Amino acid sequence: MAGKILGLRLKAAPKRGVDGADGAGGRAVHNAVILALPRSESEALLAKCHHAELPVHGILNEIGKPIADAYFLNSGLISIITVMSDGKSVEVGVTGKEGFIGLPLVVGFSASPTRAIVQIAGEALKISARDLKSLLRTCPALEKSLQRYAQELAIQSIQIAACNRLHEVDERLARWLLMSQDRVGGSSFPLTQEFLSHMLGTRRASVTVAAGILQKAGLITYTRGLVKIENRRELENAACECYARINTQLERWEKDSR
Amino acid sequence: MAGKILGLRLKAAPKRGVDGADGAGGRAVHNAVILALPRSESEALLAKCHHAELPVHGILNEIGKPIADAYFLNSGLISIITVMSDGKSVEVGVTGKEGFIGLPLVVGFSASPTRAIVQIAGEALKISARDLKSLLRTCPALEKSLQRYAQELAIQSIQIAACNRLHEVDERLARWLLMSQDRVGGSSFPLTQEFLSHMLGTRRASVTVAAGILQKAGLITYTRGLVKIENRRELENAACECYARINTQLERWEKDSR
DNA sequence: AACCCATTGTACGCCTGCGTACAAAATTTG
DNA sequence: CAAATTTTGTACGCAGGCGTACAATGGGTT
Repeated sequence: MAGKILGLRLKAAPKRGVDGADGAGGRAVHNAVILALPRSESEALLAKCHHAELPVHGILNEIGKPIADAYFLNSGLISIITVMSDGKSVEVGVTGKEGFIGLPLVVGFSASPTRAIVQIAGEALKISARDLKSLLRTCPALEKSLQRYAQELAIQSIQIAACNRLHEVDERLARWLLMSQDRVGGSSFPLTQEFLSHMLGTRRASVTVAAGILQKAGLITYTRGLVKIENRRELENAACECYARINTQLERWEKDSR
Repeated sequence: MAGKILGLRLKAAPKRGVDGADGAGGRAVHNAVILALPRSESEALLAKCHHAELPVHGILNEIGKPIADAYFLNSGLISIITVMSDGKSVEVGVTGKEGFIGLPLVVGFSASPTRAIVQIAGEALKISARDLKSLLRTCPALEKSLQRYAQELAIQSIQIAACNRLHEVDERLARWLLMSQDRVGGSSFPLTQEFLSHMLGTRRASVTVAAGILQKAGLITYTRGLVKIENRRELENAACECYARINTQLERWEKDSR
């Protein structure tokens, strides 16, 4: 498993610069955490946020490094992965516009235990660790909903832990694609097999084979960095039960808290 | 992988009955969570707790079932596992006297997403879900330290997720033994290979082989349900890096919060 | 057009672990 | 003590995946 690509620093972002220092004012907010906040808290939060572009393969948190900024995603897809000392890696959680990157800060970690890496480019509201921490003291709803999101990710990682051990590559690939589609929307998204192999903790060649299985079955098409989901229903059948389980558990929780 | 054994209901406990209805008064408390509470909260908590024996292979929480009681462990070892529909299972977290069983209650789940099963018999302070929930409203220190423990387990399960995917049986076995020794103390503990296989998510025969490797190297001895750790230092070398990583992360966190 | 390079497809030998089965050893039970 | 049961050791063929290497394909670049 090649480690070099994962070692990339942030690529320079598109035209406008890596992250606008223009504040968050006036831009549309799609992040679910922020949208669910009471007006007073979301205003206080947005006042401290800056717009940030998230370029593909950019690293938002690095293992063992202090967390400088947290991100409320508006779009794109971020993978939370662990990397071993020999360079092997595997995904333990995934976040889209429903979520937040920087949870360690919320629970009192100053260094990140995992790497957060951009799988699909997007855009986020960025806030400094300092500002976030001070806001948490005065925004109970924000604190609560971030704590809640931390639990949501924990449920994910628990199920993924089991999945990684007990299921095969093609089933895991199907699960991964479904979870990603749920987060980014749309039926196709950019994604190379090389990077998928780092998420699934397997060889790139194994991803090719697994993707081939799904393609022959007519569930997806895969051409040069662009996956397209052709038959979502059947893809759900091809995935292991872990996909449905994660969703069921989250729904059940949703009900519990109403 | 035989599923039947994991389907056991609670075995009848020793002479005195499954759990004393005698309250917690007068018994020694070894649970770290309780010991760290301010006097006022620990008294309020203990008033609601009952002593409970935890018989080997007893199930404290079952997947998808409502959680009736929570447990502050005084001794023994509890595995948190997920079980797939075909009966295959794997451990995603482990708790000893440093911890607590019933976290889903704390974060607002009424049903358990995982199974909590007694690996090594022990003893605990048991509290009903109802009592716990009402106590949480009046005991901020308790709430905080349970939230913290939830994060500790999350760190565990994240690392285990990666470990399950990337490391081999003998390395994982060594890690498991070390983590268990850290929690129960002593150099030997009762544990059949059959049950270990459910924890490691592998065949019983694979455990035998892996245990054989560690035995030949003089790191452990293994006789009919009793493992003995003979050379702790070398066992740490035989384990994958995940063991050290979990500890390092928790220590780092410890520092952060001081 | 010709080239480069990222991406995908495929092949090879090999090893780990699977599913299964059965024998050996130690412990419990009658 | 003998029998039954639990636990461990071991064997077999097989499948999935590993590490590696190389060819084929398609887009972008000059």
